Amino acid sequence: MSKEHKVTIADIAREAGVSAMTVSRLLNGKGPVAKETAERINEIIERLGYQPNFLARSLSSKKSMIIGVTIPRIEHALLDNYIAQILSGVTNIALKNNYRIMLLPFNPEEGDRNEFVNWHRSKMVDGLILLKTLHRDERIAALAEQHVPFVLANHKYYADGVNFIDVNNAKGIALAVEYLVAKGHSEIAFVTGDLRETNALDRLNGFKKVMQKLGLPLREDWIINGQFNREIAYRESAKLFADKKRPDAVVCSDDYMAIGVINRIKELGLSVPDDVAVTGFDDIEIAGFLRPALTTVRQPIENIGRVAAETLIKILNEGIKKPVHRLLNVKLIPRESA
Amino acid sequence: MSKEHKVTIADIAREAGVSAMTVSRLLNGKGPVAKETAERINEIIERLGYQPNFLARSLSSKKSMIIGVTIPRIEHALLDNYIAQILSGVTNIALKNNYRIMLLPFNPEEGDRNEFVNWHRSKMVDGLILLKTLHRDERIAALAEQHVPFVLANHKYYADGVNFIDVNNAKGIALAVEYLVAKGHSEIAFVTGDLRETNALDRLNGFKKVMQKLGLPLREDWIINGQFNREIAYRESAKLFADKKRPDAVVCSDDYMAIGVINRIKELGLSVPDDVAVTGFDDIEIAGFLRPALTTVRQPIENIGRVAAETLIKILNEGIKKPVHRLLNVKLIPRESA
DNA sequence: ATGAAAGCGCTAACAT
DNA sequence: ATGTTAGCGCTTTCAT
Repeated sequence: MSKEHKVTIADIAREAGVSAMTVSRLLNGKGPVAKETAERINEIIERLGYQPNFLARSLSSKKSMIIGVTIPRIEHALLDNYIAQILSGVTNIALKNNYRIMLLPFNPEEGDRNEFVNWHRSKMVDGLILLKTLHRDERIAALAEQHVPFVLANHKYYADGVNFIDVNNAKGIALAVEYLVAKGHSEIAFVTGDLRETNALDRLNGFKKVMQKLGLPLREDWIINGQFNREIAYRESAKLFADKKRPDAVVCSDDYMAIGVINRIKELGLSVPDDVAVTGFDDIEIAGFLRPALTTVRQPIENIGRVAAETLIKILNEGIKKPVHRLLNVKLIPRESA
Repeated sequence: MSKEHKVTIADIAREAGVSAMTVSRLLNGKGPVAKETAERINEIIERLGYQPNFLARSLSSKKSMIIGVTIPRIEHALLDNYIAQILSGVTNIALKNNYRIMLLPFNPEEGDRNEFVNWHRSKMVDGLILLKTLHRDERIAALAEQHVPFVLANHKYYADGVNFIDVNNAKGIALAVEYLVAKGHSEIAFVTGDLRETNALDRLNGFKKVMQKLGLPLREDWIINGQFNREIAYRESAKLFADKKRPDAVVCSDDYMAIGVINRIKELGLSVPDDVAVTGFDDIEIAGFLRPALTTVRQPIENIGRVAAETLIKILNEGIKKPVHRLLNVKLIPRESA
């Protein structure tokens, strides 16, 4: 904690009258070091304020102890509560296991087939957690082919060498619809997310399936695309109320869109939930504090991040065994909006 | 894009019949390379799918091209819209300048004096952007002493070798109070943030000052501490309405706390803004969509991140000149809550 | 315009 | 319990 400039392992070794290896062993807890030697070295490390060079260590050991997390390269990606929560879960687990997180912005719509692989090839990261990737992204296939350790978060993708953590989306939507039906609703509209994401697709398919199962009418013009975007949902939902005959309930594929739809309904002078009931999906942090408080399907978003990180770290430590495909559970949270 | 395993610069050089240096020059655009040689090398790089080893490059060149961003080590740090927005701004600028972002979780309350310095000493990062640090953190002083390139975001700290980007907090609060007064309010309460953060302090002092300037009564029991936390603000604000004599307006030090206060007021059967007007600070993404929509002081949060990143990168490229102390502007956004 | 030599600071592998 | 050797893959510096 004194010397102004770079103290290396060699300096410590010289000062302690041992070889660099002994210092290295002590530092990494690998191999035996005599207690007295250890104490002497530790004292010197402390005194000189030695800090191991992470780059040299990683280059030599071939492990960077960094996990890369993809985030969509849009202005406000991190403002998305959903992305932030997953990131939060990933960060917590990574930290506990001595990994650091590197943010890797990417364009979900396009990119070189080897873009993801190259992050690993360049030794920048030991493994990857992929967020917000779209259905059939070739970059994911490339990762699997090249045996790069990676885990998809919230992206269902059954294939060799692909690990994913997701939730049971279809069940979540079924819970919402069944709840509405129990409350006496039958004219139910649906707002989809970005259908290039598998969970948006799963929710839509889940909706169709449960409606059929319950023998309820499925009107194509009552299925609108909200792109997982509050403002788009606000805009598009106008269509649902243009006719005299309007739905008495709207199931939304996420909470932000539910907020947009609710604002639209209020603006039309209708009441939520009396005239139209609205459900969301996610249970974002603010959901319970909105007025009306949002009835929604809670998915354990942060936990998806945690499990994804745990899975990746396990793969990093023990190698890839059989692919991990995990679906976490969802739960209906009844509040005021439905 | 074919070979399964690590292609190095030596492989490319051999294949092209040149030395590694020529390949390196081409890769980094430093020094001259004959056009024909360049084409040949490029073709081989493409064919073999060569990807430079970031660790080796950084070790050798002594630059990691990574910017570290501190985030508080709490479960939900990233869910904080404010942190997320700054991070978003930082990420955008970093990306444009070929820097990557590493997340560095830390405990704002305590830590080794050299904790921040060591991230730099270990060569993990070229420079730091500090978020959510508390007033008088010794780790910041250590950074300045050791000449580590760093910038504080939203933390006012006038000292040698300390750069910061912040907003004019006192002015923001003055705008809110003056607006309320113009609307006929005079019984004004205040909710502070975490007073260990300089911007919470600045807002509180700004409040006291403007109240005095306007000749309004300053009641100590109408200044409550909400810790920048919605639930705490909700809980603590009960005190404001316990007496018969209650404030007719509440100025809050951030939007989350304003949400908490509004919910409290509604719960007491009072109306916002008719019985009690409420203002926030920040203008978080959801502010305009709340009901009542939040009247608040907008600070250019994402821009703070951008400017902080630009400043840091400039320091990284050109060395540290005189300290950068920038205060960005704020603006009142009148909506429904006041 | 290109190359050779010498590291950057560390650890793996193999001694002793 | 400790040391020696040989890299990891690149760039810097100095030649040619």
